[in-house]
Amino acid sequence: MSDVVVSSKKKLLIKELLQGQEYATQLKFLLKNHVGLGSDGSASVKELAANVLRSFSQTISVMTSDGCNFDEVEETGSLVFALCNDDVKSEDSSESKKRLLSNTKDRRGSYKRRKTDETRTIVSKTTGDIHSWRKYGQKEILNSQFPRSYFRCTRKHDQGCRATKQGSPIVSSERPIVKQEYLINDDITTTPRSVLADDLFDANLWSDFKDFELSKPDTSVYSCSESQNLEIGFGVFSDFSNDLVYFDERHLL
DNA sequence: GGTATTTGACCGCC
DNA sequence: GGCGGTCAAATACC
Repeated sequence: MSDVVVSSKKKLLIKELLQGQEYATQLKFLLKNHVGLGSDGSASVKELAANVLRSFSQTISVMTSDGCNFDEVEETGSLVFALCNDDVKSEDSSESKKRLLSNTKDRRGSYKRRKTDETRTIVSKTTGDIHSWRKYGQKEILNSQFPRSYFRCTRKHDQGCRATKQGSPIVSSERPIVKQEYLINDDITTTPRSVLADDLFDANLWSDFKDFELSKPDTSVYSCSESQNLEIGFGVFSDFSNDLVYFDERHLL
């Protein structure tokens, strides 16, 4: 595929996604304020929801028009193409399973790492806190759709950083609804408080966590005990069950 | 060569 | 014994 075509497709995809994001934001605002009649000239809930659906349908249509070209993934590194890249990963994963089935010996380390650094960017880039994270394990969790990844501070040994965190490195378009924060001091334990993710997203403290959190749909748990005298833990949960909004196209069109 | 990732093995808890 | 968390060997990447 030529660079020109790839570039125009990419622009179209980004445009559609940005538009969809904008519609979703407006829709969220309308839902939050129970406004939806559009009498003031603004788009109605129905219209916005239909626009959101149209944007994503358009995006999917472009993406599937001639399949996912893996070369595009490496060139762009965009989220949309990263979704295609996950297909590559799953292929690798199935390949790994095949290898495992064909050889019962210890096959640790026998893998093909993805050429792009999508995964590395997500899991080990230095975060807003002072830590950079290194993945040390991944596990299929029972009754969970996604595997859980385990991360720890890269300076675990040389600087005594014992921080760890968990999460599933699966791309999700949704954002977490509720976070719970735990603060544990020597003899002071605060009650977990629930806050809207939006409130936290503005804080620098959570800026990088947001990037990580957006990347997986189920559960993340951060824990940190770097100091002998102070122990701080973060428990973070993405739970859509309390705030699910269903869209049924039949009711919108 | 150093560092990061993958993944089967191992271990502790319930 | 099952499950989740961690270890560590093998390998990829820079």
